[in-house]
Amino acid sequence: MRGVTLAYRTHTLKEVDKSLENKTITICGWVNKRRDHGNLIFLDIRDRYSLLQVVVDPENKNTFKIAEEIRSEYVLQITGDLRRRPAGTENTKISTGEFELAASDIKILNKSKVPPFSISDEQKDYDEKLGLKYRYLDLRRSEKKAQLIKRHMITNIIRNHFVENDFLEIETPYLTKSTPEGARDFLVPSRLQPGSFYALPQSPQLFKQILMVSGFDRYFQIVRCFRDEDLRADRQPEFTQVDVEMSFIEPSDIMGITEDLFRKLNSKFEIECNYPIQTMKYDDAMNRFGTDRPDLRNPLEICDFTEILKNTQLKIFRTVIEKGGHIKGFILKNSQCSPTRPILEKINNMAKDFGLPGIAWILFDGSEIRSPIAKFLSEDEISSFKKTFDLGDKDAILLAAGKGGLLQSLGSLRIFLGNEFNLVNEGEFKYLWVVDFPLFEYDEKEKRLNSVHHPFTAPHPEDLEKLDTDPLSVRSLAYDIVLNGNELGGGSIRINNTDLQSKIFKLLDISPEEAQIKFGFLLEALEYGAPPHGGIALGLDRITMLFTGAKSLRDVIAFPKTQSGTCLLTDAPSQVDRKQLDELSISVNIKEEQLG
RNA sequence: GGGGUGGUGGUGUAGUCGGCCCAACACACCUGCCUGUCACGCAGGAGAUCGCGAGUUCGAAUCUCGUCCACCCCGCCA
Repeated sequence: MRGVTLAYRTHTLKEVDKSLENKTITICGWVNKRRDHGNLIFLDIRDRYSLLQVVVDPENKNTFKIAEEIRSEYVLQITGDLRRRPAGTENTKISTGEFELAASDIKILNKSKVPPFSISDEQKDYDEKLGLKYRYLDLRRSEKKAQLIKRHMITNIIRNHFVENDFLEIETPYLTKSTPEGARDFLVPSRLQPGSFYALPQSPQLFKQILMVSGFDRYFQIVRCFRDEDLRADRQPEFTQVDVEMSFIEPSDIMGITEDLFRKLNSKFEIECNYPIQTMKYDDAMNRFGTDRPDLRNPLEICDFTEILKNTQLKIFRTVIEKGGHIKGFILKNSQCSPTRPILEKINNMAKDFGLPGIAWILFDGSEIRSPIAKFLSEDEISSFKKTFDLGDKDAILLAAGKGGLLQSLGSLRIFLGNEFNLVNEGEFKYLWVVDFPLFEYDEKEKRLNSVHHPFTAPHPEDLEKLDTDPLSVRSLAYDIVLNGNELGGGSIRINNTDLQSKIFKLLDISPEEAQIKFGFLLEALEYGAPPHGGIALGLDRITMLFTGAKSLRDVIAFPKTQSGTCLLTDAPSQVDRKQLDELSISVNIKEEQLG
């Protein structure tokens, strides 16, 4: 079974158990810690799998002499007898804690400089800059190591899941054609075609559709994608996507196969979640939660107070209502948040950061009403509030007035309130499908329609007539999967009919010539018997982040980029030789002094 | 492009409304002692001019301006 050389070691630390007791073994690993008792030295040896305590006795003179020179992170090969530890000296914190290796021979395979930060300690906090520069040391730490191992397990489950369901893994090019829709492309200059550029794919979208035309009715790929946009904690310029496409399907097929996958992942990692996954219309998500990716663990929902306040004496509210705006906000039940005046004032201050003019609040304090707008509230209004929302003592209402953007702002406030009042159970997983997205959105700057998903997304069949009359109300056959407020992935049924595709391009103000230049190859493919098809793309990094509880994508990527897109380990990106540029017919358009 | 937080021996932090600081504490490091530790213990030692640059001041880690780096967020991005 172990088809590997035993020249260096007979066993890894994973294999240390009763079966090796009193046997002579040879192990290899790094010095996690040395404890020198003068006449007895302990070495904690670390390999990929575990830790094992090695004891060096002074009777063994040569070995003891070597052990005295040993320092942290030296790489050792140790031979000795694996024995049970003396009663009372077992260490329950490590998997090998019942045993220790009595060293008879130690060979220093390599020395190590003193590491810039501690690898063994529970020194949790250290400058992330250092960890990124010395990434190889950072990855020795148990936490980071565990995260990468978990990523591997997740990837493996995903691959098996699709393979078991008859999907074919097919690779698509990295050097491909720039498609300036959506995100900014990373460009790669062509040497053989001076002045022309490849682009790194933002996703294999067009290729996977073409594979459907080729008849590979179930395709998947675990594939790197590239987007040249600004970074965030959950956004890296290169990231891994689980790319899936199927023929002869409806949304429920792809949603089903995706749900099955997450069911497997949750079961593997023993995390409870809400099956079957609830489905919510985009409009409902926006109205109830102010976002298209609501965190359902947060119990707060946006309430509409416009009707109750339609005759309000408060001028600023009335003006907004008269202009067609709304008064919306939240009910804070004392049972879940215990709102108090200072907290309500703090919320009011925070609200401004979320683009709200401010938050008015009403606190029910016994039979009294405490509120900055108390004198504008009528008895009727107050009793309507109480009746409609079943309000009791110490409950509070948050109100905000606005028109466009009100819901999004309240969505941000909802997340803040969830954190502030600890309303979110971090250990819980709540999935959600968001469906019935609008097909288009209006681009205020460009004064034209844009695709919400991408231009190949099929319109909802019930809304086809509205394409001509009211395109903004047309829904699409797109779906997003959301977990705890994070978008894990999204997909759609694609258009497989050239006429409809042309019509969509027209609505998007993409001329036939332009469409031909950009996507001509796909459009032509669609004319050769394209089956009905659709798919989904899932963010592997984000999935791993949520399953490991990592706070940043950097924690689940072996070699990530900083927020300014650099790699502190390799110092990429960097300048290149003049000669390289010349070969590519590239001249750099920045001043010499800026080049340093 | 914008807003915010941080940068002090190798590491993590304290000091930051100017003088008590040529900077404190813990860990790591080095030396010595120690036969059952596992966050080993004890004694001793070395190590930073406070991200960088300029300015204000009798005096700057501390104030001002600029700049660099990392992180969080908006814009941007599925």
